Amino acid sequence: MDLKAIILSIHPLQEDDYNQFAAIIQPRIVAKNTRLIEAGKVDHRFYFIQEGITRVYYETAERTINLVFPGPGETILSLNSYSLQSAGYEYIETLTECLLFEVDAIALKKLYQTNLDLANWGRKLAEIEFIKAEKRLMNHLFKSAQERYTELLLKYPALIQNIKLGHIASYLGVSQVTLSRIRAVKS
Amino acid sequence: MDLKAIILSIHPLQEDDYNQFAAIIQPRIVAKNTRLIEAGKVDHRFYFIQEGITRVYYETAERTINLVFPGPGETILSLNSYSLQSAGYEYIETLTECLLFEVDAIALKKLYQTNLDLANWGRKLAEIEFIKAEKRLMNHLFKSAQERYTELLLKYPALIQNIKLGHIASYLGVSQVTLSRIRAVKS
DNA sequence: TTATTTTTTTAACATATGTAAAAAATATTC
DNA sequence: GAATATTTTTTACATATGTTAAAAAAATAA
Repeated sequence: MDLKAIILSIHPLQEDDYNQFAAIIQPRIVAKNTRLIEAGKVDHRFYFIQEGITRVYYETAERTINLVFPGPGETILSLNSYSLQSAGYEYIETLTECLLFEVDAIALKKLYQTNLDLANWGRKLAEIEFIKAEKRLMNHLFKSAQERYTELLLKYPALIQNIKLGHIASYLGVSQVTLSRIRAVKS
Repeated sequence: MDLKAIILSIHPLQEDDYNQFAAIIQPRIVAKNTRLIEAGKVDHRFYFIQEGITRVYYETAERTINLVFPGPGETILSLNSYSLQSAGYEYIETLTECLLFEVDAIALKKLYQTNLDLANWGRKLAEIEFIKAEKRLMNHLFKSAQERYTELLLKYPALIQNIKLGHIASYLGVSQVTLSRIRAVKS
């Protein structure tokens, strides 16, 4: 999935509009375990993932919680930074080496002010991300850790090879001990 | 908080743009316990609340979960309906008599296609709602039922007078028995 | 006021999950 | 390949929360 396909999958754009957009985007190769977004800081960039797996997580004094593991074709952005230019809540880091497209959010916002199609693209992006957030919330509310584990394996069979079980336990919202118990039953 | 204040609080608009928007909005008085949005259905309306309290909830075979209790100044919309024109997940109903402003989402989408300021308003709306959804999720992930109960009382002291404890327990994600135990300790 | 219904609290018990610590398995380094 | 470090599983125990049912309290109706 190349840059154009990712962008147009969110909302169709005219050739000219796409080119304006592409002009403020840079490809980047990022090593494993690199932090892309830092909680408590304002960041003027966001990313599209071409290749690789990342994790979005929150951190408190007591514990850290993995929220989601975005992969190819998905968008990485801290909405607080992006929309409000205020400090974000989440950390985002790579779990594998990643090929990313880095978007200059400030330049994009300028485009929103003059370009109708891009303004609607931006609207669509926020709506899609909202729907994803809603789905995540519903997953948490309705599904047991067991179900969510099974679904995770189905969606990212590679994930379990690459990352520590503690990460997955944190995503499921249970202790690692409980995750081990879940896995013991399954086999 | 009148209609104009609510709309402009999301994103500033020129007088002319605001008037175009206001033309597709109708005030409505809605009785207590009226269902506004139905899960599984596509709805082409959404609402701003001038007065009153509502609840947004999900329902499964096993149980129902209250997600949030929007009140004055807040927006009621099912993102799936609004953005994707697909069936929504949530039910929304009034808990008290409400004064609402009903927006014709189809007409609004047409405006988005031609009016740059409104397109940016729509972008801002989605971004704000996203941030709210993220906060709700974080509340669920980080805070205990106890804390969330205390905060709820602080934010909506009236709520507890008006609605059944079962609703609040469902919002907190605990059984009503547990909520009773929480309340017993507090006093 | 009394009676009836609804809502909330309490009690008793079962169970799932967390914590802490040790054992086992796996991966890494020299 | 042996030694070390890391990760995962298992065990033992404590505790919080759910379920079911009964009691108490509050609200509504007669």
